Amino acid sequence: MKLLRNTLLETFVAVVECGGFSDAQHRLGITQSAISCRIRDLEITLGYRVCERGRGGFCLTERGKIAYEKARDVLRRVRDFDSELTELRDNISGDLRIGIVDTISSLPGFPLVPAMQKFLSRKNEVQLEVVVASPTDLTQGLITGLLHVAIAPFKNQVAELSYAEICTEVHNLYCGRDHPLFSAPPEEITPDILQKYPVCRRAYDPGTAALVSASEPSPVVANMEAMAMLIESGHYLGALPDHFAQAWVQRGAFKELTHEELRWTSTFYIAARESQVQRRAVELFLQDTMGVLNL
Amino acid sequence: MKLLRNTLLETFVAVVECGGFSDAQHRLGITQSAISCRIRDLEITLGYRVCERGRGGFCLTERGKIAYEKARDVLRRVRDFDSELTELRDNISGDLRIGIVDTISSLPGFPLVPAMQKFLSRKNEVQLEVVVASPTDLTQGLITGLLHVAIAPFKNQVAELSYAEICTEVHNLYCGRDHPLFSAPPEEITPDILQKYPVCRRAYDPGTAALVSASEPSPVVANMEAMAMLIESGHYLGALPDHFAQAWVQRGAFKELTHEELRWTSTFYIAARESQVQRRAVELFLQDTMGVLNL
DNA sequence: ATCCTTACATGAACGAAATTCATGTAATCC
DNA sequence: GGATTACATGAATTTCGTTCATGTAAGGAT
Repeated sequence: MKLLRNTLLETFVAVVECGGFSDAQHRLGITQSAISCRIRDLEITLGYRVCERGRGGFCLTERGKIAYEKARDVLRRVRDFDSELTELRDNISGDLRIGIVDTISSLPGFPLVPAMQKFLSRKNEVQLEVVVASPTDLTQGLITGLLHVAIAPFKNQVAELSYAEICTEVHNLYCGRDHPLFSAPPEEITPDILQKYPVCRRAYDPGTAALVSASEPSPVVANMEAMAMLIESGHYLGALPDHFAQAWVQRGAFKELTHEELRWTSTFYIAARESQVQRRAVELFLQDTMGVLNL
Repeated sequence: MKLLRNTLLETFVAVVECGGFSDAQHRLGITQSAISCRIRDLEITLGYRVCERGRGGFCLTERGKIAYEKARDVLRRVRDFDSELTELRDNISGDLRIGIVDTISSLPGFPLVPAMQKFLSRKNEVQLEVVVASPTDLTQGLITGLLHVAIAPFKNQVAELSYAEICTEVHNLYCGRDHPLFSAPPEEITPDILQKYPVCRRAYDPGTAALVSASEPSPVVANMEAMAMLIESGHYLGALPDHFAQAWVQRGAFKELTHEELRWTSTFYIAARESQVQRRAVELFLQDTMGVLNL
C-alpha cells in the first residue's frame, strides 16, 4: 500500500540483494540510471558511502552493512504497519512470518502444514515466510516483531507473549551402531551407567542436562541433523524426538536406550505477541491452527 | 533526515493533534488546501475515512483512532531508524526518550537532572522526552522501543535489557494525623498490630504486600501523590519513600511508624535495551549518568 | 429566514522532483 | 587494444505535490 514511501531504502536493499545496480533494474522495474541517482541521494542524506561498485565488483562498506541490516528491519516493520492499517478496512494482507524449530515436520499430529493449507485456501494476499531457529531466538523474534507466530517447545514463557498448547513430542536417548551400549542388554542400561558416556546436547534443550550429567565436556549442537550425525559416529549418546529417530532405528543405525527415566515429553506451543493479535492475518492463522487440532 | 518520507502520516498526526486542518497549517507550514489533499490521499490509500471534519467540528472515526495510535508509533520508530543511520556518520541526533517512576526528583543522590545537564551541555541536537510510568510499563516501553532508557526500582529484570544500579531509596510505613496509630507509643507498633489496619498499596510495589497483609481489601494506587492523599485521609496506612514523605512529616501531617521490619530499601537501576546501546545518544546518556554518580 | 463566518473541498496553474534517454568513463577480460 | 561490463552524468520529460482562487456546506447572529 505504501504509506511510507521509501524508494531510497528499497532501492538500497534491492541493490544489495541483487549484488549490483544492473540486476536490480528488473526487480525494481526502473532504469539503471534511476538506481544510480537513488543510491547517490541515499549516500548524500546519510553522509557516507554505503557500497563500492563499478567494474571491480559490488561490495558493501562497513557502515553499509549496518545500514542494510537496519533498513531490512525497518522495511519489515513498515510493511507490517501498512498491513495493520489495511486490515482495518476489510481484506487480509501483508506478511505472515512464522518461526519453527527444526525437524518437526515429521512429528505426528503437528498442525503446521494443514494449518497453512487451511489458511492459504482462503482468498487472501498474505506473503508467508517460514524461519527455522531455536526457541530462544524465536521468543526474541516474536518480541521484536521479526516474527508473528512461532511454534516450539517453549520451556520458559514470557509475559508479553500468549501461548497455546498444540501437541507433544516424546524424546528418548539414542546410541549409534558403533557405540558400546548398542549391544548391551536392556537391564544393564541404568542412569548410573550412562554417566560414564559423553552425551551430545541440543543448545536449547535444558532437559538433557538434567537427565544425564556427562563426565566429560559434552558437545553442543544447534540442529538435530547435526545431533544425529554425532550419534551415528558412535562416540556420543544423544536425545532425539522419537519420530525423528525412527528413520535411523529402522535401518539399524540407532538403538533406543529403553528406560523409564530416559523418556520425556516436551510440549509444543504456538506463540504470538499479545499486542499483535490485532493483525487479522495473525489472528486467523492462530484460529486455523487450533481448528486443525480439533478435527 | 527523512529517509522514509511519510508526509501523509505526519499530516494526519498533526491534524489530529491540532484538532483540525486550519490550525495544522502553521504547524506543517503548508496551506489548508495541501492538507486537504493529503488527508484525501491518505483516506484513498487506506480505503476508509479517518476523521469527520467540517463546520460541525473535528473528530476521529473509530478506525481513525487506531490508525492515529499506530501512526504515532511507527513515526517514532522511523525517527529512531533515521537517528541510527545518521549517527553512523558522526553526529548525535534524534530522540532520547527517558522513562521514570513518579516523585523521584526529590530523592537525594538521584542523578537524572545532573545527567541531563551534562548530556545537554554537549553540542548535540537530541530531542529529549521524559515519560512517567510504572516499572512494568517502563519495561514494556523499553522492549517495544517506545523508550530508550528508564530509571526505576526494577524488581524483576528481563534478559533483553541491561541494568546498572544507580542509587537506593528508603521506604517506610506512614500514617496520617487522623489515624488511630498517630498518637500510639512506639512500643505498641508491632507488625501484629498493623495487620488490623488497612494498608494502601502502590500497584507496582510488591514489597508492601509482603510486609503487611491487610485484613480488609486494600486500595491500590498507581501514583504516590494519590497514596499520600489516602494516608492523609486517616483511613489507611501506606508505604512511602522517606524523602517524599518528609514534607508531610515536617508539617505534622504524617507520622513514621518506626519499626525495623517496616523499613526497606529499594534499589534504582538505569535500564536500556541491549541491542539499542548502539544508538550513540543512548550510550552517551548512560555514560553521563554513570559519570555523575562517580563525582 | 437571511447573511456572515468558519472549515473544508476542488480545479487549474505552476513548480519541483524524479525518471528516462542518450552518452560518457573506468576497469576488466580476452 | 578492442570489446564488454558496470556505473555516472546531463538534458529532456514526465510525474507529483503545492499554491491560488474559488466553491460548498453547516452553524450562529440578527
